[in-house]
Amino acid sequence: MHQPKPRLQDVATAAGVSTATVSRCINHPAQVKLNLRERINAAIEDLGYSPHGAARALASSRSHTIGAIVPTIDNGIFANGIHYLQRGLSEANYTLLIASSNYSLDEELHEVKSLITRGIDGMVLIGEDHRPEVYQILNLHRIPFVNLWTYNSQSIHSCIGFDNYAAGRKIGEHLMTMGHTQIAMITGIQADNDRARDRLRGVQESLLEKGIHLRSELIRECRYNSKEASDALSDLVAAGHLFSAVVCGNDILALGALSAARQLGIAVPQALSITGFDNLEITAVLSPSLTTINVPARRMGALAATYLLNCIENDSCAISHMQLPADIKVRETTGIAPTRISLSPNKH
Amino acid sequence: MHQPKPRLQDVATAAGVSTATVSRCINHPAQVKLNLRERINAAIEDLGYSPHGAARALASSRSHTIGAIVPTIDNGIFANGIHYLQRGLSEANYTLLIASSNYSLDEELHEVKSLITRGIDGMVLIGEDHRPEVYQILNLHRIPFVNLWTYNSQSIHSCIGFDNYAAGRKIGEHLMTMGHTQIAMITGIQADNDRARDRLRGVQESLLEKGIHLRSELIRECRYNSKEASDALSDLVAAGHLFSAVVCGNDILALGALSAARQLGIAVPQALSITGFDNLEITAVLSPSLTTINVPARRMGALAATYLLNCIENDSCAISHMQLPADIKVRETTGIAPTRISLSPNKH
DNA sequence: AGTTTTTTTGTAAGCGCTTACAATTAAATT
DNA sequence: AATTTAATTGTAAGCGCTTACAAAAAAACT
Repeated sequence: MHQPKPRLQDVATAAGVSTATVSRCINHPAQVKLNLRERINAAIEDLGYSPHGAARALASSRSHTIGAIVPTIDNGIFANGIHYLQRGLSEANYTLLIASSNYSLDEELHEVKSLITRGIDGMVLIGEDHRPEVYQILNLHRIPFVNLWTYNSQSIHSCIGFDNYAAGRKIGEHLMTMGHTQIAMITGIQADNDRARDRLRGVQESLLEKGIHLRSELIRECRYNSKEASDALSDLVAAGHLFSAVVCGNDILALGALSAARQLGIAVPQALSITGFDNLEITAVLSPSLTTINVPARRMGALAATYLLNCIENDSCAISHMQLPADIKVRETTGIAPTRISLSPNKH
Repeated sequence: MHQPKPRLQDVATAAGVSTATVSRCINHPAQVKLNLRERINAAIEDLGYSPHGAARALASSRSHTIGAIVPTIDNGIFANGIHYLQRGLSEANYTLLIASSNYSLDEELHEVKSLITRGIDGMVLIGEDHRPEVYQILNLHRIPFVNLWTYNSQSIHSCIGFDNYAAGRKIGEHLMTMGHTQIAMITGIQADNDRARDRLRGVQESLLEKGIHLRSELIRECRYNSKEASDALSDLVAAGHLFSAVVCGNDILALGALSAARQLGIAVPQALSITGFDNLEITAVLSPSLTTINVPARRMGALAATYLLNCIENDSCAISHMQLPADIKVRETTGIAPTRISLSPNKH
């Protein structure tokens, strides 16, 4: 009834050739004559043969698998980039192994080890902050990798991303243009996260250049979920701080802030301007729609696939730094700063 | 400089035992004596040994890898479930291979083949509609699998999900309670998608029981992205149809409808009620916040991990049907039906 | 102390494939 | 036609691990 899975040998026998020829026919078709090729392909079709990945990987030391570790796949932020990465790989007959680190560098290290054990041919990481062991192991195993979501022309590692610092500046400048001088910030955890730090620094420095100081009491650090951001804003207001704009480290945080503002009866943007970061699809549909930074997620994903495949196929892994644009999308959550700041519930 | 990766043999030599013992020490520690075990573990630590996944998979015919194919990872809908699936697997030292099908059953079949070639030990699919070959191949290779996001107690396949039909009914009933009788629907592509069909049928039948007929001119089918849904609603309005509520096949579509309503100057929910499906995190933060169905994504993901691991470890794959609750979250996009339907731009 | 039983370790045969190398055949050259 | 060169195919040795089986050691019995 249930015949065992056909192996290469079965195909070879059926086609009347050696296993080597069948293997070549599959991996380097140009090397085998047309008539044989046809016979072999027919046999493959006939038997419903499909190669055994592990055996292949063992013999060739190529798994045709790429690993990716993202902070979270819980929401759309990285999902989009991953999606395009996967498409690029899929076209080249590679598959994607995904793991998430929950924004923890230690979990990330653990996942790196795990993926390497699985025998990945290449690797995608998010950001430039990683445990030193991560870089060590990757180099030891000669595994090409690339850091996404970050751009640093000075880095000794490859990256495909955008300038988080510059994007932060764009936010700061936009807010100043609108007349804001009292600005709060809800950022993701800074430690272990170069992107979060760069964004914050961008905002701070752009403001400082115009003599505006981002007071540390107005900077709140929290994990990347709406709830914490919502609480952070409520806190800030409850503490009696006065500010007319709050810069959020990403869209999820901005969503939380928006929610808190609504609950507190604070009019956005009349009384309070809010900015996000990422340009999640829904931010355009929100009401008020969110002013945010448009992150080139798709292109990063697609380019990462191209880069890695190139490294692997040519066995030449020149490090490369690719910078993509990340522009500000000015929408409805930012407006002219009010003449008098008031964060008590009121109608405008 | 760069010494080659240590192999099992190296560990064995270092510890002064045979490779078999080292292998046992790793896979069945109970079988090897304590003092040896300690010596071996020290050697492993020392050499920085980590097993070679492919070799392991080849020798044991277990890859410790689970495959998942979702319609899309482009947004948060499935990402959430996947996230928890991954966590569950990770704890048991399994990894997740992810692919997406773009809501195409043929692409799905292709990915199934590809994943099987990689040698997965188990598989997660979304919905119950799959090409017959998918089920054939899976059975042929004796690969345990489970359908998520769907619940059908009659199915010959395992599933962990919720009753899409019943959820559809809940939406219909809620709308009727609010007095709506003229209802439009923007659904995902029905073909190849049991969930979309069940949801639609649920809405239709609940209405019909109260004598309300969902007219076919008011049903629009489109792909699952906001843009198409937005166009669909604009179309419906432009065609002069009168309706006081529009049921959307998922939250992404609802977001699109909401966006179109805003652009057309239609007040939600005063002039038009809108419902979604999925309860994406952001839908609660929208303004107006979205009435939707709370889908048990996390639990489905976590349970899928448990189920599959159990099948694999015990080599006993009893099919099982798990039903989880999916309740309606009534929020701000649904309200009392207007006494007189008017979908021309106006203020309320 | 000698047996029998149980536990622990070693030996060695693959798992299904790729690929260096040798052998063969075909094409190109004289 | 004979020789050289290139293209094609076959042979067989692993890739790094697991595991059935045999052997040895330890424990539990007479």
